[in-house]
Amino acid sequence: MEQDPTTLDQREEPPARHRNRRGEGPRLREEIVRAAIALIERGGSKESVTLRAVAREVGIAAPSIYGHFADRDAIVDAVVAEALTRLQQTVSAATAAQDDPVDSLIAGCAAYVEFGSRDPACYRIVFGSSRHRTQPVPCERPSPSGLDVFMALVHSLEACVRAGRSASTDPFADAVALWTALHGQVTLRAALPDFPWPPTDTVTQLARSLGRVTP
Amino acid sequence: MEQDPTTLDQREEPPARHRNRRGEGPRLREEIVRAAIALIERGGSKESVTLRAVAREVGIAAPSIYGHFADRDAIVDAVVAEALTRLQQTVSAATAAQDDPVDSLIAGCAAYVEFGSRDPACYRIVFGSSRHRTQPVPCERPSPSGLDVFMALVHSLEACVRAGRSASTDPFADAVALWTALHGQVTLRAALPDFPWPPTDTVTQLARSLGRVTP
DNA sequence: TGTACATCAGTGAACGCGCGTTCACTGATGTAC
DNA sequence: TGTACATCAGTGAACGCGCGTTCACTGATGTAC
Repeated sequence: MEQDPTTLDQREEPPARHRNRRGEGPRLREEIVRAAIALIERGGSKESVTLRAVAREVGIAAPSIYGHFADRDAIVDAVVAEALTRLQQTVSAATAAQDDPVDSLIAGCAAYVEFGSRDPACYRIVFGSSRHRTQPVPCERPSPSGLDVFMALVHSLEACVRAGRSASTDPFADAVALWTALHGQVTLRAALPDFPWPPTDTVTQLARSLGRVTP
Repeated sequence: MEQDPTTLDQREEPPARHRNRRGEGPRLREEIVRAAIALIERGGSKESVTLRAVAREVGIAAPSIYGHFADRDAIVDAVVAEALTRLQQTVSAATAAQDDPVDSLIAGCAAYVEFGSRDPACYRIVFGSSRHRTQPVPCERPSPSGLDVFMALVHSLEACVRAGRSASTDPFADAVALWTALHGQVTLRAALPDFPWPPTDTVTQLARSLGRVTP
C-alpha cells in the first residue's frame, strides 16, 4: 500500500475551487448534487455517496455540506429527484419528436431503455430498491415521480388505441406489462453484461407485442 | 440513547450456542451462510452483511469467521451461490410437476416470479447489480449460474415449440424477452410496492404473449 | 471616499462509532502409547 | 486404564480506517453611515 508521493501531491493539488460570492452560496448545492451523481456513476451504487466522498469530489470541507443538506440521505434524495427529472425530459423529448403515435410509443420506450443503459447506476438509484421514504421530503418545486414517467407511457399507448393502431382494451395494464419489461431490459442487461444478449431492437418488439400494436 | 439494562441483558443473554464437536467445525460455515441470508432478508441489501453483524447473528466472535471464509466478500459469494441453488430447485420442481409443456412453462415462470417476490433482497443479491467477479471463486461443487436457470427456460420454451404449442422461431431470443420481463416484474414490484399493480396473473399473460403460445 | 459592522460561505479539529482484519491465545477433545 | 500430547474450534484485545456529525471559528464581502 505504498503511495508515490508525487502522485499523492498531484491528487491533492488545490482543487481549483473559488468560494462562491456573496448571495451565490446556493450554487454549492448544485455542485454537491452533481458530485453525488458522478460518484454514483463511478461507484455503481448509492453506497458510494458518503458525505466525505462528496465533499472531496466538490473540493470542500465535509461540514460545508450541512449548509445545504440536512444529512446524507437528503443528498441521495436530491439525486433521485434530479435523475427522475432527467429521465422524464429525455423520454418526453423522444416521444414529442414523432408524429405517428406508434412511432412515438416506440421512441419513448427506446429512450427509456437507452437512458437506463447509458447510466445504470443512476437509473438504479431511482427504481432500484424501495429506498422511497414513507414521508415525502418537502421540496420547493415538486419533482416528477416515477408515476409521472409511467403515466406518460399510458397516455402514449392510449393515443395508439385512439388512432386504431393498438388492440389494447386495458391500456393501463398493458402499459404496466410494457414498463416492467423495459425495466427488466435495463436492469438485467446491466447486471449481466457478459450474457449473450440479442441486439437491442428487442425494445421495438416488446413495445409492439406488449402494446398489442396491430400489424 | 438510554438503554434499559434489563432489555440489554435480555438481548445479550448467552446465545445458546454450543461449540461444535471435533470434526464438526465445518457446520459453522453453514450457520454463517444462513445468518448472512437472514441479515439480507431483514436488511434489504447485501450491505447488511458485515463480518461483525454475521458473527453477532451466529453468536460467535468475529475472527471465528476467518476459519471458514477468506474475507467478507467470500461470505456474500457463498450466499449468492446458495440463493441460486434455491432458485433453480424451486423453478425446476415447478416445471417438473406439469406434464403439458405450456403448463410447465407457465408454472416455471410463476415459480420464478414468486421466488423473487417472496424474498426480494435474496433475489436482488443474485441479479441485482453486476457484483459478479471477473474471476470465479474456486468451489468444490460448482454451483448453478444464472445462465443455468435461464437455459431451463429456453428448453421449456423449445418443448412448447416441439409440441406445436408455440409459434416461436427463435426460442432463445424469445426466452430472453420473457426472462427480462419476469425479472422486471420481480424487481419493479419490489421497488415500488405502493404502485397500483394489476393482479399477478400478468405472469401467465407474459408467458403466453412473449412465448408466442398459440391460442 | 472611508470605515465600522453584519452577514455570508466555508473551515479545522474533534467526537464516537462500526467496520475488516491481525495476533497470540485458550480450553476442550480425541488419539497414541 | 492412564496420561501426555496434538489438534481442533473458537476467543479477546487491539490496530487503523472512514464514516456522520458537532462545534467554535475565520476571513472575505457587501452595506450603512
